[in-house]
Order: sequence, then structure tokens, then C-alpha cells
Amino acid sequence: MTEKQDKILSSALELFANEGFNATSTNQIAKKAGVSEGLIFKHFKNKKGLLDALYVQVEGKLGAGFTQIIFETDPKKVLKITIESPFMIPHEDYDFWRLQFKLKWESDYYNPEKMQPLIDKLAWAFEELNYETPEMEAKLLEQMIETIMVAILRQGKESQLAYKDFLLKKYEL
Amino acid sequence: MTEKQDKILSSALELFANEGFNATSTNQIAKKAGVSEGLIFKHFKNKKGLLDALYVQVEGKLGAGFTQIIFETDPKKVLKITIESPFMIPHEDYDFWRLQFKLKWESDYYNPEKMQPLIDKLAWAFEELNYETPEMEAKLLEQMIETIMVAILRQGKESQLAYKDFLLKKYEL
Amino acid sequence: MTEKQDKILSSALELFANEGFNATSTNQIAKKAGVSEGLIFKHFKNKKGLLDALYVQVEGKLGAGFTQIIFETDPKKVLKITIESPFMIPHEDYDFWRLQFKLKWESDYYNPEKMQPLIDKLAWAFEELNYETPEMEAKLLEQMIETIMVAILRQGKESQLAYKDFLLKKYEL
Amino acid sequence: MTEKQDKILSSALELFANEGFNATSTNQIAKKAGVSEGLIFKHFKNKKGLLDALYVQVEGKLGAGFTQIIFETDPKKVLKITIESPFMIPHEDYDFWRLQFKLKWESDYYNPEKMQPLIDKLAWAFEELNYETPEMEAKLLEQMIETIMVAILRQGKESQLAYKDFLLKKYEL
DNA sequence: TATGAATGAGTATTCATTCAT
DNA sequence: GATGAATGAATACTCATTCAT
Repeated sequence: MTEKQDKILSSALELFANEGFNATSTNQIAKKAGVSEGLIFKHFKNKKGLLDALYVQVEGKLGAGFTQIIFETDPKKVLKITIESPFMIPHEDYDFWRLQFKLKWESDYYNPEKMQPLIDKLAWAFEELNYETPEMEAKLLEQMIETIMVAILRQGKESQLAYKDFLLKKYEL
Repeated sequence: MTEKQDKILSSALELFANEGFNATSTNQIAKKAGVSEGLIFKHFKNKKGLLDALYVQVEGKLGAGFTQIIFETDPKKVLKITIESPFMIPHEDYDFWRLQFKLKWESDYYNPEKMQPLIDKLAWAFEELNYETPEMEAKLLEQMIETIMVAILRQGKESQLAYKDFLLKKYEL
Repeated sequence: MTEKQDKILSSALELFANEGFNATSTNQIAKKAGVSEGLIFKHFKNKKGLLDALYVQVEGKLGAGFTQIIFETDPKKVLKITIESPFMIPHEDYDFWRLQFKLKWESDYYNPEKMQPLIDKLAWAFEELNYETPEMEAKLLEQMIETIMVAILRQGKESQLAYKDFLLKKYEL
Repeated sequence: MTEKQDKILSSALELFANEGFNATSTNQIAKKAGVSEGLIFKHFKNKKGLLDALYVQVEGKLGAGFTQIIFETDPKKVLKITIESPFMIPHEDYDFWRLQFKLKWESDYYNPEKMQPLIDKLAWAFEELNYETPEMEAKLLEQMIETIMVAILRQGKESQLAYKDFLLKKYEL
């Protein structure tokens, strides 16, 4: 991965995440990256190829975000880390996540099973804590977390801080 | 509103909702509507004008959906109707809602205050039911409802049915 | 067929015939025709669509060229007209024929059966004139005529005039 | 001439002969040859340089094909060898000849005088055999041979076999 | 000798939009 | 109200070619 290749990807990420895939032209990407338009196609074949490359990165980040939760053995801590995780995302990763959520609407990239490992772990935690329907609780919490993340990405971290305390209290953490 | 005008709008709705605004060309709309491309511009000035016209319709539907909840006086029923509402949407309105949610990601049209009347009513209901932080509960429930709607629009009503019962039970309705 | 449509076709014919299909850009065609590049695609869908439209015209000319020969009842005259035909082509049709011969090398357009009606008529004439293998003689003459046409298209009518007399004498016409 | 140089030339020959010069990209050639695109330009300066290099080879083959005829002293044998020559071309040389004929239509390379030595020899043979207009007969036979070659290159040797016998008989060989 | 990164001009094609009828 | 011809700017993508390594 050369420096220019990197620059292309990061420029594309920023534009795709904020303007959308279709609303972003390869010309814009090239200009922002400071490279010739042709180079994009040399390295990524397609505009779609660019998105694919970004998607791989996004999936990587997603997996990395999971690991801490997956390896936690204290059920209460599992819930706590999960609830806090949207607030821990470094600002420079916001575009990654924005893209991730935008892609949910593009059927080619929509994969609801991606979150399954997280849901499974949460279900395990709720079971340990003797919740009645742990599976359902897990799904619900996961959805709430996603919802909060979307709000953070759109309105900023601060606007959602109250939620964190509210949820922590709700789950007695 | 002539018949052709109507046909243009409904074709545009279907395409915008499923392919996205940018990914839909006026040519496609004209073909689907069975009219000349020029007519679109006669009636709606430009492509954005089409979206604006649809947006008005969407807002109408949104408001109509609210009224039943707004005028309900039994707090428990307010929550019940809210939770059940995503499952009551008739199938022919799905495109309307899909467009509504897609527009959330197209900055120009995102208006988070649109849901405020619903949130206020929910907050009132939670207060009546002596919840500790009714405002917070209201926002959370509203977000969960949105999340469920998104899931319904993407995966169908059936996939989310379990949530309804779960939430109704959770809120003791 | 509007005037501009006509202009596009004639410009394309001239360029395709002299520069070749691949060597001609739609930009060149548009400029020569004095229209916007977009119009080419509105009317002919593709660059290939342009070639297809020309091909139809070429086939028409070819058929028209045959009729006089096909309806001739005197076998000697059939041969005479055939031999003279390459020299009768009006200069403004040269591009048509140049394209016709160029297309022979593009498999999509190569159709060796196109000449069959002519060959059949020649075979009939040679039979009437008691040639031993009329079918073979017909094919040979047809090939010679094609060869002479190619030479005319490349080097001009005058360069090949001697052939006409030579062939007329050879076949005792 | 290194191995890679050779591979580039043979790949270019195959592509130019079958797809055409303009329709073939240096990228395709490089890929088929298994070398980097840059190497083509190191060795042949530019795309045209490649064609020039091939042209030299084609001219060599052409010359080689002539020698047997040129040095023949029996006039009947001269005609016989000439008529049989298109059928003697080894299959692996077909691309060479295809390119040769395609170039005829690309003006820069068309050189009608290339065949003159053959025509002269044929004229000599026809004179020896007391034909009335030997020069004319020579040109005609040469053109027929070319036409047959084109047909062979496009439709295969077998499709044209009948011609050989027919011509041999016609010239009483 | 050979590579592969990089370019800038060019390619076919699409787009939203205008306008005469 | 409605059409369809026409446009010019933009689009994704390709091309032959250069150059540092």
C-alpha cells in the first residue's frame, strides 16, 4: 500500500461517508487525494472497488471493536463496555462508522449477521445475570447501542452523554 | 394534480426510496411514469423539486401517524399504540417510509425536531406512569421504535414481531 | 429521421469508412456533424448503434445494386452488367462501399451469404452459356468483381479500367 | 532479441491480427505477454513501434513465400505453385497474414507495390505460355490469389479447396 | 533489463435541463 | 398540458506513455 493509495482511500472514505457514494465523483476523490484520476482505477479497478476496499477496512474496525467485549468474562462488565463503546470511538474514526451505517442501506453491503458475535456475548451476559429472556434483551441492547451510535455520528458525542448514564443505571452497572 | 403528475410522483417515490435520490435519473422516472422527460421539469421545476413535493407528502403521512397517539389520554395506551405503530404501517406505505429514513442520511432533509411531538407525548405518558426519568425513557423508546421500523422496512414485518411482545411486556402493557 | 440525425449518420459514415470504427471518436463525429455529442447517444444509443444504423443502409444499397442484375433475362447481359457494375458506382457512394469492405473484417458484421443472390444469378447465366462448371465460374467472377471493387475504392476507378475490357473480352461479351 | 521481447511481439501479433491495431491496448499486450507495460515502451518506443517491428517480420515472410516462385523456371510450375501457395500456409502463420491484410486497410501501411515481383514473374509465365495479355492475366491471377487467401484466413482452408482444382484446371496445369 | 507507480489527455456515455412545437 | 429534439457539463473509466527504482 503506497502513500498515494492510502491518500485515495482516506479521501474516498471522507467523501463517501459525508456526501454518499453516488454523490461523490471520482474526480472529487482524485482532487482531494492530490492524485490523477486514473490512479484510482489502476489501484482499485472501479469506483465500486474503492468502496469494497473501504468496506474491508470497516469490517476490520468492527471486529477490532468487538474483541475487548468478546474476551471479557465478567457479565456486568460486558454490558458496561458495550454501553460505553459508542462513546469511546475516537473522533478520527467517525467517518468509518458513518460509512458503515450508510452502507446498511445499500443492499450489496447490508449484512445483518455481522453483529451476531456481539449479540451472542450480550445474551450470555444477560443469562448470567438471570434476565428472563436473555436473547431478546441482547438484541434490544444491541439495537439501542446502534441507535445511539447513529445519533452520536450525526449530532456529536455530547448530545448523547445522558443516555450512557441512563442505560448504566437501567442495567444497574 | 393531474393523473400524469401523480404518476410522476409515485414513480419517483418508488425509485428514490429503493435506489436513492442520486442513483435515480430523471430519465428512469419518466420511463417508469410513461411520460416525457420534459414534463417532469414542467411540473416540478427540477429534480430537487420532485423530492420536495414527495417530502411534503411524507411529512403529511408522518403527522397523520402521530395524531392518534397525540390525542390518546390513557398513558398506557400511548405507549402501546407507539410500540404497535411500526407494525400497523400498510405495505403500500413502505416506500414512503423508506424514503423518509433514507433522507435522514441526505443532510439537506434531516430534521431531528420532526419527532418532537411524539417524544413529548411519550414523556408525558412515562411521567404519568411514574417513571424516574420520563424524558429519557421517551427518547429511548422513540429511538427504539425508529430502529424497529428500519428493520421492518428492510427485513419485513415478521422478522420483528417478537420485539413487539417483548416491549409490551417490558413496559407492562 | 431529423436533419441532425441524418448529419450524424453521414459524418459517421465518412469517418468510419476512412479512419475505421475504432479510430473514430464520437467527439469527432459530433464535431463533424455540428451537433452535441450527447445527441448521438439519444438517437443511436451506442457508438455501435451508429454502426448498426449504417450497416442497414449499406445492406439496402447492396440489395438495390443487385436488382438490375437479378431481373436481367439475357445471360450475356447479366455477365456484362456484373463486370461493369464496380465502375458504375457514383463517387458519393464510395464511403458506403469502403465501410462495407472494412466491416468484412469485423466478425460481427461479416456475412458471406449476402452475395448469394448475385452468385446464383451468375451461375444461371453461365449455365445458359454452357460453361462446364457454372457454379464455380460464378463464384470466381463474383470474387474478381469484389477484388476489382476493393482496388477501385483504394486506387480510384481509372486505375482499374483495363480490367473491364479484359474481362469483357475474356467472357466474349 | 530477448525472450520477453519475443513474447511481446508474438502477443501483439495475435491481438493486432484478430482485434485490430486500434482495438488492442498496450495493457492487453503486456498482460498476454506476461510482462510489465513499461517494458513494451523500453523495447519498442511506442505502440506504433510494435507494429513497425511486426511489419518487418511480415515483409520477411512475404519475401520468403515469393522466392520459391521467383526461382522457378518452368512457367506452368510458376502458375501451379502460385495457385497452391495460399493452401500451403502453415496454420501458425495465419496471424501473420491476417495482420498483413488488415494493414491494407490502415492507410499508413498500404503499399501496393509489394506484390510487384510476383506479378512480374506471373506475367513472364503467361507470356511463355502465349497468353494474349500476359500482364493483365498476371494481375488478375494475383488478385484472385489474394482474395482466396482472405477467404482462407476467415473461413478456413477447407472452404476454398474447390477453387484450387478449378483454377488448376482453368489454367490447364 | 525490468517493474509498477503515476500521469494527463482522451473515451464513450449519462445527466439534468431547456426549448420549439 | 405534453412531447421529443437538443444541449453542455459531468461521469466513470481507458489509454499510451514516463519515470524513479
